[in-house]
Amino acid sequence: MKLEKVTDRSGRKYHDACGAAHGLDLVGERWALLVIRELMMGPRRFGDLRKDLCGLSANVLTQRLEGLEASGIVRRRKLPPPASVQVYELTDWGYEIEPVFILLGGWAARSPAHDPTLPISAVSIMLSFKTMFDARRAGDAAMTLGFVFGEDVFRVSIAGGRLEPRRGGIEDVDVTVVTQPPLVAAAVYGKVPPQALAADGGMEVRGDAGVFARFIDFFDLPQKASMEA
Amino acid sequence: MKLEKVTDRSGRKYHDACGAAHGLDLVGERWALLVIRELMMGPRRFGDLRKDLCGLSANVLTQRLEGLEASGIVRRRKLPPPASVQVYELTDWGYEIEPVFILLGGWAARSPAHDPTLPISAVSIMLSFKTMFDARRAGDAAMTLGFVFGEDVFRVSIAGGRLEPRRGGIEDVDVTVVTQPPLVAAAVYGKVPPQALAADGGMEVRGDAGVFARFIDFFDLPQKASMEA
DNA sequence: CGGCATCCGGGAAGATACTG
DNA sequence: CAGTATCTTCCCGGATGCCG
Repeated sequence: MKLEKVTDRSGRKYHDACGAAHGLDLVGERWALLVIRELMMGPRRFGDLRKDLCGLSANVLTQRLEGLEASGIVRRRKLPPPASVQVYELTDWGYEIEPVFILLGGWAARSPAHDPTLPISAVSIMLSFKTMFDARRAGDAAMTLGFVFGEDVFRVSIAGGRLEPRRGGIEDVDVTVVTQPPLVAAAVYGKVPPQALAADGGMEVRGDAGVFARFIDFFDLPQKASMEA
Repeated sequence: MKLEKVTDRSGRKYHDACGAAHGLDLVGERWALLVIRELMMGPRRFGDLRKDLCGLSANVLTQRLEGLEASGIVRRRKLPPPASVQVYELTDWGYEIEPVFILLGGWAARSPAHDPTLPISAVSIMLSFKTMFDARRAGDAAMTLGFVFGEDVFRVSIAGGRLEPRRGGIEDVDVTVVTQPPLVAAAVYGKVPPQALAADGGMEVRGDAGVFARFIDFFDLPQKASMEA
């Protein structure tokens, strides 16, 4: 005679009119914001998300996608034949959480406990460029770069003091970097010379290596917050 | 032969170099961000936090304050005699999370599921002003308002297209509103006429009521996101 | 294989009672 | 007033298995 175990999340909500509190009701559950992060550069399949979010189990991913879909942040779409696969993508409103995400990343990167040597996903690196890009240093520089992480291909364009990463389309870029995400972090934020990374066989720079070198100079090392006051 | 039960939160971290992921390690636990919210307008005592965060139990509050203190976001301070009470306050770096908070609130307020009629804390209302303030509508208007919620007294100043709420110091304001936080929400966002609220006995406007009326016009009704696309 | 349901162990959240 | 101790509930994470 047990009652059905309806997923009654109402007890876990904050019951607070504060906008931020409602934001936490929407994306405050564990993994939710990271699922959104992986969708921020375009639609992805269930398996892609599992692969990129190390430590997230399938059942929790299912729950999060259901919740985010119910909230109107994510929608599922069936690609037309012959692909005919199901993908998840952000709604227009879902994409608009990006500035929150960027600012949170910028704030947390100043944490004394932040460890930039941990593993990092391809999407994270691309989004981190938006967080850490110093438009003042870039001035009116204009360039396009390609980043190839196995199957995942990104194009980063800089123009008019703005940086914009996208998926795909790197035929016409100034330079292409073929590597793994953590090595990009080492080069851009750790200021490890790309030649050293190339010598280890972990990175290949095709095209104008000078462009990549200038690109690296557009990024500050995130400076830690002091614990005083 | 049981192992000691060290508080091993390492299993709950994301192990991700992404700045935002680390941000969630810092403030992603339940209630953490709302504790920070209540500290955003200045130091508070343990009991104050309990009172303002309805639904948060004492043990969880203790855990959050410990965690946030260990992260360098919150510090505990003993006020000098004769007060001699302990208060919690944000560190300088802790205060810098405010833009994240403001943007999250602005984004979530557009959720179809957001219910502005729920209870709201005094600090939340003050911070919501920063989220919803429309500098374009305010133009070059300059005014100061006092808000009195029982013991909690706030001063809101508008000048040069900027709005700034602070605690205390309302001797010289243009108008003072004595009421409860939800009724401010009703007046400012629900556009319920203050006279109607005053007639119910829930609000008293002391001073230039016209200033409060103009103030209300500086705020948009948050418009919902469409669920399309 | 992609997507999702089910079962289980550990641990965080929540409520209550208790202590200095 | 400021927490601590204890107990219950339930979420998270891992494993397994079903189904198209």
